[in-house]
Amino acid sequence: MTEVTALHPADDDEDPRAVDGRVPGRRGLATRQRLLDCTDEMLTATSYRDVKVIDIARDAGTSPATFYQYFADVEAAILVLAEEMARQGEYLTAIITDGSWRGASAYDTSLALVDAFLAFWDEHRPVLRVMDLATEEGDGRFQRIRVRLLNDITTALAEVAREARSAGALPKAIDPMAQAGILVAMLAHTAAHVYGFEFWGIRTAQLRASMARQVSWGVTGIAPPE
Amino acid sequence: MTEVTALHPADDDEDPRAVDGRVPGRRGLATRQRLLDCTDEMLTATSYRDVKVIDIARDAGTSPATFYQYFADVEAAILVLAEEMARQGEYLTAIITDGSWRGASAYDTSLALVDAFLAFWDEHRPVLRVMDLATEEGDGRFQRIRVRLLNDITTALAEVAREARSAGALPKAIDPMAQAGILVAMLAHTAAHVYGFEFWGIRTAQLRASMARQVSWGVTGIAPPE
DNA sequence: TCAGGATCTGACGGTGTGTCAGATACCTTA
DNA sequence: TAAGGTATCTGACACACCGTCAGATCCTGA
Repeated sequence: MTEVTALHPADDDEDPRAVDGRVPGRRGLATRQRLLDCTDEMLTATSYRDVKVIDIARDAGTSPATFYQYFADVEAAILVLAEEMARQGEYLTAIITDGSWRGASAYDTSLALVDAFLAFWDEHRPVLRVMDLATEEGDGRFQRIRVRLLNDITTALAEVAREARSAGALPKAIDPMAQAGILVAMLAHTAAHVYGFEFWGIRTAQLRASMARQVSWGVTGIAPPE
Repeated sequence: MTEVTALHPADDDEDPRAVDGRVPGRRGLATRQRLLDCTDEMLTATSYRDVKVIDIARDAGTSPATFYQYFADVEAAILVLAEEMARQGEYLTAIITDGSWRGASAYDTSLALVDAFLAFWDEHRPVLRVMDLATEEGDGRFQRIRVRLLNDITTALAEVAREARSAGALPKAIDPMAQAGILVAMLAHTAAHVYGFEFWGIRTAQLRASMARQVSWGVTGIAPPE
């Protein structure tokens, strides 16, 4: 009963219906949420391949049968986590649309975007990597979520690039969406592997600067001040 | 570019020893290889999470017990596939070191690198995505392979950037390794998701051009000719 | 308090795992 | 070419997880 307000702007497109089509009540939703939380924990603690329904259920203090009351399988639960995550990622787009891309401030806006990516990935790493894998494996459900998360960002970035192209700062031959797409790819993949980079002697601060530089140049066509 | 040069220098560091420590003979190696091939097929056909030892064994016309004679688990088999893949990826580095990065040819070299990445990912997609996931999950064995594959590429690219920095074309504050790292991340992630991009209306030809442009500028500091 | 729906779970048949000990195939060597 | 030894394979098994159902338990409104 704690927070009911901010959670329900688009909650109705969710379908927390139980597996038999019935809509759960208060108690059911609580159990469902507990299962989701435990799934998230499980995913953080163990490898995706080793996440078992029985473990989730035990952690949630319930039985596997109950899990199947709410989710068809482990993927279905992760899918819900991913949807929640995608919703939380909407603010990344705002950084692009609200920020200034004129002159020297483009680099600052890029930096802000980079930082937001790093923070977002840091928080949602386990779910994000499953989303990526499932998408690559052709799972349409996860692909749709991935698009929902990255599409707005890419489009917003592409809009900046399109303006730069109109102004002659970027070549006419460049496709703004492709340009934005590869930049987002860079941000996503680097953010996903910062730990690996760090482990390998490359400081995150350096990555941050390099990424912001590439993004800034990529969408404005103008090299940032040194 | 049909590089066959460095395919078999370190073949003996493999250890196709059976699980009990014995080195298999002709027949054993053939079985082992058959299991590896079937693992690869399985990985291509089904999702990583659903690859089962029993299926691999059935496909290979043998029994699960035989599989365990050669591999501790499914991961161990995929690991061998990944090692083989990493070895085949060495030629990517050659493209960087053998190509010219002076003037307009930098863009052409970048294009060649991009094409090589796209082709390589296209060929090894299933193994690559498992490698990525496992690395992110902290699996040191896969991480080591990932480094072996990408380290040389990154270092080679960083060397180009270092020279550009010495020449004053790149800011002193830029760390060449970080710079190269994020570019490789961009190449890897975009190559991994070309299908997604394409499905979403972004043509690969456009991605190719954008990537080459970013790489070229990123390591030389000079915008490619339009 | 109690009826009736919501929620949970024990129990079960099915599939996959991982490990033996013993069976089978292969290759000497005499 | 047949015996003997080794390399290789596999049936059988104990265990773990899956996914389903019928029935038990819990909760709520009247």
